Amino acid sequence: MTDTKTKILDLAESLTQTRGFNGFSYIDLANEIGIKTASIHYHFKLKDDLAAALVERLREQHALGFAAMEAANETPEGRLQAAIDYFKGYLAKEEFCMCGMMAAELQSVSPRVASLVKAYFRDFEAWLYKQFELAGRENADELAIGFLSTLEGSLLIARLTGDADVISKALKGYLKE
Amino acid sequence: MTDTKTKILDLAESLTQTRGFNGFSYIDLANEIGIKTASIHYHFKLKDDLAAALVERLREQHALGFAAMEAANETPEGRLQAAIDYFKGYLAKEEFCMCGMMAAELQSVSPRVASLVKAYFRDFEAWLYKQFELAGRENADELAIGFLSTLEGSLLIARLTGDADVISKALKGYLKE
DNA sequence: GTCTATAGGCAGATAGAC
DNA sequence: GTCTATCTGCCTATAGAC
Repeated sequence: MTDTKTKILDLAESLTQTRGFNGFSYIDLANEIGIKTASIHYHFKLKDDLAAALVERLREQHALGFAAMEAANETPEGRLQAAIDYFKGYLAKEEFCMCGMMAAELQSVSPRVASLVKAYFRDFEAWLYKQFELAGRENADELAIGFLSTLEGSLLIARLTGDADVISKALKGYLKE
Repeated sequence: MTDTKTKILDLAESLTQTRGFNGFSYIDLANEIGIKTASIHYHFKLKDDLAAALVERLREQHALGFAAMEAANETPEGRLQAAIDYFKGYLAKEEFCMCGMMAAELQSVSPRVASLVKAYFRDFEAWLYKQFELAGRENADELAIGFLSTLEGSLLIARLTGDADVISKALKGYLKE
């Protein structure tokens, strides 16, 4: 049995990915989980606290996920492909990247949350840089920025029609030299 | 003197690009323009009507813009660079692409608006395809999808820190064969 | 930790006067 | 076209009982 706090985070994350952080309310969470809004305020006093907790949790999950990808895939190319597959998992649920969503809504989130979103992308880019460097590719920094941008952008476009090939096609050039 | 309807559209477009379509209200528009919310309802009965008008107007402006880019730039490469510069103009105002924003918030807009957003991206991709084809590049479809995805994604990432080099670096590979 | 009850404000939207 | 006035509902958030 997952506890209430986790249920709230899971549902809020999914709703942020589909509708945006401004696209759902505590009532949406409460009704779906089967509790009252006051109970959600007990766990996250302000909605901004919920936003911060969401980004911090995802950042921690990614840190673990990066390590797991390195354990499961012997080559940098295999790890990059694993990252692509991870994003295709979002598409299958018609979800965007949660931090990409918050990056889009940047001016409507608090400075504290904006700062956490920036940290998320710094981590992600650093990990990508490491993979391109391990792969012996020149201009690893440009490749990391390009890969990250294309990953986010192609998920955004792919979700319009649900076509996963958009992601594959957009990122094709990064997987073979 | 620009008329009220145009002022509403201009401001709503800018607010959508910074905060998202769910991140502002008729009060925000009314206060800034110096009218009352009832007057905005006269021009756009429902907020959804405003969303539809915003996307339709941008699509028309792009159709004109594409033609203008072809007139002003002799080579396809020059036109692609003009498209990049256009997006860097958004960055300078800390704005995201309006249709990119609505694509992110996809599940919170009406089917009618979602359909218009899809049309916007179809047009954009078709124009990019044409440029890559004119440039004699192989796999023009993959290049068009990749360029569009990277353009959107790099603007999203660049806006986090305000660094225009992110856009240049991410798209570098598309401008030289 | 969850509830009932409620405050106080803001949202989208409408009716009818000017 | 723009206004005043208003409706209804939803939103975030809090106080206090269980």
